[in-house]
Amino acid sequence: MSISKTNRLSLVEQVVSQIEALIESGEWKIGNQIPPEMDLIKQFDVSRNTLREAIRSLVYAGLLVTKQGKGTFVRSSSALGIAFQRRIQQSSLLETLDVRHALEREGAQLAALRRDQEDIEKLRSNIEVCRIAAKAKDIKAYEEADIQLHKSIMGCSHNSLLIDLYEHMEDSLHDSIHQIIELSSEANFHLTLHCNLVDAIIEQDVNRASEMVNEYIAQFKKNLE
Amino acid sequence: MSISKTNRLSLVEQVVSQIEALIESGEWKIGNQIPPEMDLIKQFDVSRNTLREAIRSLVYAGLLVTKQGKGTFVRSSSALGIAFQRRIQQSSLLETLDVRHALEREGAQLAALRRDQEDIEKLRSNIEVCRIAAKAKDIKAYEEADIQLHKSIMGCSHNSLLIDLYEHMEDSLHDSIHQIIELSSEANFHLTLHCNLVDAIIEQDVNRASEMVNEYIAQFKKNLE
DNA sequence: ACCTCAAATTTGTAGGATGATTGGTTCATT
DNA sequence: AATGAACCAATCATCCTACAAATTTGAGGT
Repeated sequence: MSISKTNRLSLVEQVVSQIEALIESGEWKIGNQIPPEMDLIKQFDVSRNTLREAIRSLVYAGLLVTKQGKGTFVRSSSALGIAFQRRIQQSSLLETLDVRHALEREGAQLAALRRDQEDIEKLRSNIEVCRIAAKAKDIKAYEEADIQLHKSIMGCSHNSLLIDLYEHMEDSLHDSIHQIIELSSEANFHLTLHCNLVDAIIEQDVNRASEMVNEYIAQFKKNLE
Repeated sequence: MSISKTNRLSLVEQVVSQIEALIESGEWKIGNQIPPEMDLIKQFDVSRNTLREAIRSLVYAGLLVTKQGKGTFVRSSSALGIAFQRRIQQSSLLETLDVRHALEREGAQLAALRRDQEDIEKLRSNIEVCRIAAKAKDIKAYEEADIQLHKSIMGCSHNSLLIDLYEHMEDSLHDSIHQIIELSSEANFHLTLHCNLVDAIIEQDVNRASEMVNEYIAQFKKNLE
């Protein structure tokens, strides 16, 4: 008896893999429309059912999105991110905040260790946008700028897994930032904290970066009560 | 024009949701066989195509597994584990370790803050099993005991999201790499570190708990080189 | 130039037919 | 009775055609 424990892949699985590869390689770019079913049937040489089962799988995983009458589009290149996002939606804000603390602190510390010149410029640019929005008291703009800043910080870690997970917490981010901003008394403190955080990262002060994140998260928790 | 941005759910999505609910509620238990396609077609009152697309989606997500000629079985109740597994297989081990550090440190600190009497007993029991395995120089048993201890520590955080993430990541990590633990050395640095960590948690010493995790992960990274 | 409505495009759903794999059953042979 | 070969039933895998629903496109008339 041959020991080929792994059965051959089904056609659907093969098609799924090929589509994953197309997305992963960037040949199918995020946001773009993919060829219609009929074209893909010819391209992959499978039946419509087989192709649709493959597409459906990737839709459920969050990589694709279909719109009846319009077409199918690439939504994301990370199935993990979507799964994470779904799990978060079932959790309380407090639980999510713990996880966010874990990721943000790690990200800030790694950022302080690994940031390069390009990162520094981006951080400075991001924090400047925050300042301007704060001065103009444009809450919506500040919210957006703050999120961009946080993403940039995580980007400095140069860890794609960490970045991926963090970016899919965005819904939770919006909630918490929105709450903070409404208390205008704390908005200034909020901005100062972030300036300090960016400084710490630029100066490669790992401990201070960590402390700034701690304070920042603690402030959120306080507001949740 | 009405502003109902969310279109109605497709039949496939409805069936997927219903199956998810059946699995989540435990009505379909993990490992068990689910009814054959024909029965489900009648139960959900949809066509074979629709049902199969739903099943396929859940197979891809890792909740179900189909075996031609035998049937379809429940594999897991969470899509996160599979998503992690796939991602970790492509991503570098160092990146995964950063994320693990983030989760473990947060978990240890929260454990120190939130552990109750029941947790303490469980930790003591876990560490005792580690000691016995170390004394017997049974590496396999020690590795297993070590994993159990770590899961117990995360359990002390009483944060189900954090626990879920950690367990899924740990499972995927564990199949891809086995830690090199030196049980032979007299000092037995690994065990000592863990004893200290448990002590810190019991004594609610947050900072020491954090430091122990740092050392533990640093050691892990060093062993990989 | 603008509006209307029909046609084309694209995904969604239905149902039938056949192939492939597995598990069990029957039945003849030893 | 034990064994093994052939057959059959259950189940998933793939392919096919047909029609429905949503959207875009374009022709034709005002």
